[in-house]
Amino acid sequence: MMRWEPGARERLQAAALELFATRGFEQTTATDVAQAVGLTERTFFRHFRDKREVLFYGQDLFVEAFLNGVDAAPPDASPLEVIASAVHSAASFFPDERRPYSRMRQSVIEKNPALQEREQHKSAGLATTAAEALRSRGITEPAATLAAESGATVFGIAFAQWIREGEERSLATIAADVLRELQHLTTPAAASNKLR
Amino acid sequence: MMRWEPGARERLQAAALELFATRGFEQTTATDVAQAVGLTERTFFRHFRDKREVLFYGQDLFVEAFLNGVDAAPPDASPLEVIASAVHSAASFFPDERRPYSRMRQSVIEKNPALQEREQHKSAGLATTAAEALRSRGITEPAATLAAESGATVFGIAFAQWIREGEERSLATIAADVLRELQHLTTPAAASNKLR
DNA sequence: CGACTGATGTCAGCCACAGACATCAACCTA
DNA sequence: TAGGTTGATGTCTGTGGCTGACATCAGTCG
Repeated sequence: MMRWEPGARERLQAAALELFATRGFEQTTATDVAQAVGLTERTFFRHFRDKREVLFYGQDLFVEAFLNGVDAAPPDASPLEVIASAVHSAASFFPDERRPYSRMRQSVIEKNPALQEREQHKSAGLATTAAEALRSRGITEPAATLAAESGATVFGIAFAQWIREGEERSLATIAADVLRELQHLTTPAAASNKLR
Repeated sequence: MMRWEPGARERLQAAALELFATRGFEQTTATDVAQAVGLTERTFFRHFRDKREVLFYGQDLFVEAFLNGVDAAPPDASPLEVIASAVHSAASFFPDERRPYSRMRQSVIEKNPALQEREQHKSAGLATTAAEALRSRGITEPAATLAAESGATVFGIAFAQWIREGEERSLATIAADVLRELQHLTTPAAASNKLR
């Protein structure tokens, strides 16, 4: 007989999402979450650096997928082609089954500025490490940071669309469309009918 | 004879920057900052939503400058031209005299993740309002968000370079260079010597 | 002259979070 | 198999961020 149930971290994450969704983030104390799964506040903070982190723990896998996409690009690929590969790889980390969960999670985050800060911080961290990966491929600054940041932006826009009620396309499909828009952004004259 | 000295907010901001720079952000309590200028902790929190905000209060003017740049662009400008105008306008908000102050402030922020989160949140907020301004100019999604986010990124990269030790060029000059790099990003084939 | 306003102080309290130490089942080792 | 070790947890206690309620008092205005 074990002294404690296994999977404490996962149980805490599930309980936290549910409580945050019903009562709201600020109206839920860390003690509430811990007690909901038969643990104490102290144990909660042993698993998560702070109260917000319970919603973000585990993103390393997503970042890893993004970086794998960077490495998967052919060695002579342009910066934009590399981030295309990275965005595509990252997108496959969110299969359609995850959509309902992602929607719920995002609706919690949207309602709280403190959680938005954490999310933006994670996104910025992704861009930073992606820029480093691009640099190690020989891409120089500021192109590396520019490309990495654009990749994070493209993914963010695509993800927001993927989450939208009624959207049925896969994340990878949407992301590819957004990427195309980015390419058009800097070359609008060729697609436009007016000349300057 | 007045009961209290005027300019409480500004005095708090100055004292906070100094204390954060010497002792560190976490090692400085809100009470420390308040007492340094002869006020109480309660008064500190009446002027600033939270302890971090003392370093960010007043950015509205910067955001305003950015948006003025958006409005200043000719009505038939492309999204990229609009953000070029915005970035240029925002850059003029940081004349060279402000460089030492900005360096000090940024070195404090760099050393603390919580402060970085707040900074990224502000940057994201800027991109969001800029995207709205672009939309009201008739630019559709996702181009509006893409362009706004790119503008924020360009400014961020330029600002980081402007702050660097030894850098002498003006922020506007650097920003213009970074913007050029962004344009090259999505059209590398034309500038490169290899064809694909 | 008295009501009013606005920035501040005082007091009390909640909660996020952390250090120090105890507990106890599972495991390991002689 | 006795006894030490490990690792996740609980208990206790304290600090600091932040807030609501109320008091104070200089200057202002009617």
